[in-house]
Amino acid sequence: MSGERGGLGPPQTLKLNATAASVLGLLHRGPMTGWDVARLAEVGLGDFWNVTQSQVYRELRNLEALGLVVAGPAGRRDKKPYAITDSGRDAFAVWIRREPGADLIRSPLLLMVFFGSHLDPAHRQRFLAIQRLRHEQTLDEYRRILDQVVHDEPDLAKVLQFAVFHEQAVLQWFAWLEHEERPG
Amino acid sequence: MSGERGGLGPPQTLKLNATAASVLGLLHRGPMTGWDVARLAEVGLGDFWNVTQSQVYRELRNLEALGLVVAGPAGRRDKKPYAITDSGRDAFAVWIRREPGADLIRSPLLLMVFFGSHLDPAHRQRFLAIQRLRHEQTLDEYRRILDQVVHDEPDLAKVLQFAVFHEQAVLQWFAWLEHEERPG
DNA sequence: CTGGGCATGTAACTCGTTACATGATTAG
DNA sequence: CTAATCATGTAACGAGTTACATGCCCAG
Repeated sequence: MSGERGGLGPPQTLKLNATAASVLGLLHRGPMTGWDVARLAEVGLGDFWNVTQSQVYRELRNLEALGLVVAGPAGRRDKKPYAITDSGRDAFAVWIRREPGADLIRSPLLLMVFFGSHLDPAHRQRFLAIQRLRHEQTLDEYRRILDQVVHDEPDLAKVLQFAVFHEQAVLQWFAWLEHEERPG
Repeated sequence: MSGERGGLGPPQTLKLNATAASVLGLLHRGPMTGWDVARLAEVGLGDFWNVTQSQVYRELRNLEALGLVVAGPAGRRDKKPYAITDSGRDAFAVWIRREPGADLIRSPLLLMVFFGSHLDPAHRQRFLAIQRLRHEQTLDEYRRILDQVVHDEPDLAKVLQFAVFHEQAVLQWFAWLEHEERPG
């Protein structure tokens, strides 16, 4: 009864959360310090799976405790390079076979629109204009990066292509909104 | 030094988080129990600003402590209707004037695609097919609801229209992906 | 050799999720 | 009357965010 997972036997069913799994995934590229993992996560997953530095460090500590990564000898400062272990690779392989869950979107902008009647039109339109501009820039940015990586990193390119379609949809919506507000 | 916010003077700059603000926003429609707020949040904000029951209850407690809502007399069971106060209205009005921040998207699907090379093609395609189907259904659903509310609830309709554009973009991406995988 | 920014990591806090408890209401 | 489901709420946990500490490196 007590000690149902007391330490003996390989933990068959350890459940990795998605953030931990991402860290493991990135470590497939070779040993890295927490800082580097965080940076890679930011550029690669960027806007579709946000991971902060602190999370990375926490997960690395957890993963080490589980034996899924090992820390190499600390270099300058505390700089510890972590490397994925074989169990780590196994755990990741198991994780990535689960069917992916539903997307989570959290949009302050849509929240604002939903409560739009509580906001005077001037404010509303100003906010919309700002956001629209921002999304236009974001779209350009995605297109630029996509061009750069399209040949070398096909998986990243797929993600970026999603980003492009998504941003286009957002802009389409802005256009539609303006058309709506017009007639009066 | 001690007690920088010790209790005297109106808390000019109390910072409402977005979830608390949503609760206040919904309470503009009239007094409601936590359950009702949660239900409204789910149908209205639904997929673009997720709010769970527990959060609602917690925020209601906080808001009451701050004097932004008041609880009426408990009815059957613990059923407590909460009503927004004048300070509540003020706080909400202040909140909704802040410029909305960036969207947060957290997509297990894109995570999977990003790590796609670690997954065998069979799995990958199966997952994509499942998700695609799901998004097709979701789009239909949004269109249906949009039709229902388009006349009575313009703000909700705007949100739903966004949902439709978004889902269309997702489907566009799926189509593009298949086209990509094809040639070999 | 010093001051500012970058690299590296930890700690504390807030928020979101999951699990649970229990009274009402309805179907059979 | 009893079982199932719905309504209502609390508690505990896990994940995400913000704030901080401190060593390294380079420009002046």
